[in-house]
Amino acid sequence: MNITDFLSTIVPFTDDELKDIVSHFKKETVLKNQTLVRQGEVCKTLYFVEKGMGRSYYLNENGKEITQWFFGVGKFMSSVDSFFQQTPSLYYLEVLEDATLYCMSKSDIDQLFAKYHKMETMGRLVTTEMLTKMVNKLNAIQFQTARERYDYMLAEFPDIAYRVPLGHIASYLGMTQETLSRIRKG
Amino acid sequence: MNITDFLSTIVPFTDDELKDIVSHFKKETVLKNQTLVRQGEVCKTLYFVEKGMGRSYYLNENGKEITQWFFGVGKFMSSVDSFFQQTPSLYYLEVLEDATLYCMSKSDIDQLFAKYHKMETMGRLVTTEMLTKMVNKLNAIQFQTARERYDYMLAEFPDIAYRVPLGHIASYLGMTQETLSRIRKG
DNA sequence: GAATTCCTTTGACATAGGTCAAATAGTGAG
DNA sequence: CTCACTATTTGACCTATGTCAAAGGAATTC
Repeated sequence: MNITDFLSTIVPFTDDELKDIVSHFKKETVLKNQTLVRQGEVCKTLYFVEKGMGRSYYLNENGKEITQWFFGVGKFMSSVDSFFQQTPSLYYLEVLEDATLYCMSKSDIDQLFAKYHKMETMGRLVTTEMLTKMVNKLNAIQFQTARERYDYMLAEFPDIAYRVPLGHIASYLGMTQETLSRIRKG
Repeated sequence: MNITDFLSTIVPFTDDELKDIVSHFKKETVLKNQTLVRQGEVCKTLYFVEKGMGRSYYLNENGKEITQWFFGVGKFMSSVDSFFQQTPSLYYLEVLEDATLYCMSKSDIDQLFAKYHKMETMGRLVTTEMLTKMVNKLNAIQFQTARERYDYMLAEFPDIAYRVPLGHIASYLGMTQETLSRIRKG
């Protein structure tokens, strides 16, 4: 999924606007298992995933990694509130497969927000979509059995569910690896 | 919490802008237990809570009410995705105490989004804040014991926790009324 | 202010999913 | 190809929280 195409699907930018906006993204190739942001650091970059995939996670009180979200192709990836509020990130951000990312700094995006009303609209729409997805996850987690939660995972991340370690998915869904393993069996 | 003051705290509107924006809100008084939106209806109005409080909830497969969110003084209240996408609401919206609300229609808010770049910025910031709060709830629900979840509730809605029926809070926190009752004891 | 309805507490018991430990299967480096 | 390491599966057992049922308390209505 190309960044230019993606932007066009959200808001009807003109060609000139698109060219300007896209020129502020820097293309980067990142290898598997690379960490983009650490817990406690301020997240300086917004990433758009053209190829590959990533996840955000944090360490709980026992030092266990808890996956917070998966970011697939055609999505923005970031430690959202750290990036937008420039506060220390609660999450690690890592790449799970060799990836091609388009990167933009906070100051560049702020400039674009200020310059283009439509850019601000896009920001709002993307945030609203994320909010909706978060509500979906919440409802799945809050009231469904372990099996139903796994079904939610398959529906929300069909492309990702079979490409990442079991334990990442289990912690994302709020269950143990053992439970998820048993579910996949039956 | 006055709507004019609230808007000023988020984005530095000029006095003229503020006057224009606020003029599109219609003040309404709503009595306790009144339903503002039903599941399946399209939510036509965004509400700002000046006084009182409300909640959103849905009916699960057994017909039980599940509280999805509480809206206190100084917050926007709506069935967010129904309102912004004009799709059937997944939630009921009801007022839990006699309330004073400022109401705005979708078309009015869209006009203001189009007219004022700053209004769009406000939309994005409010949505981001809601997203952050949703993530907090998710983390509480996903990995904490029933007791810890109740502590989260007290922290997030200190003003609300003692003013609504136990069952509303229990379903919000993803536990039974009986469990919450036992927690409040010990 | 009695009646009705709704809300909260309490008790006994059931169970989904967690914990701990060990066995097995995959995977990447040399 | 083999070793070393990591990820997954399996089993036995445990516990937090759910379910069901009934009894108290509060609050609203007439």
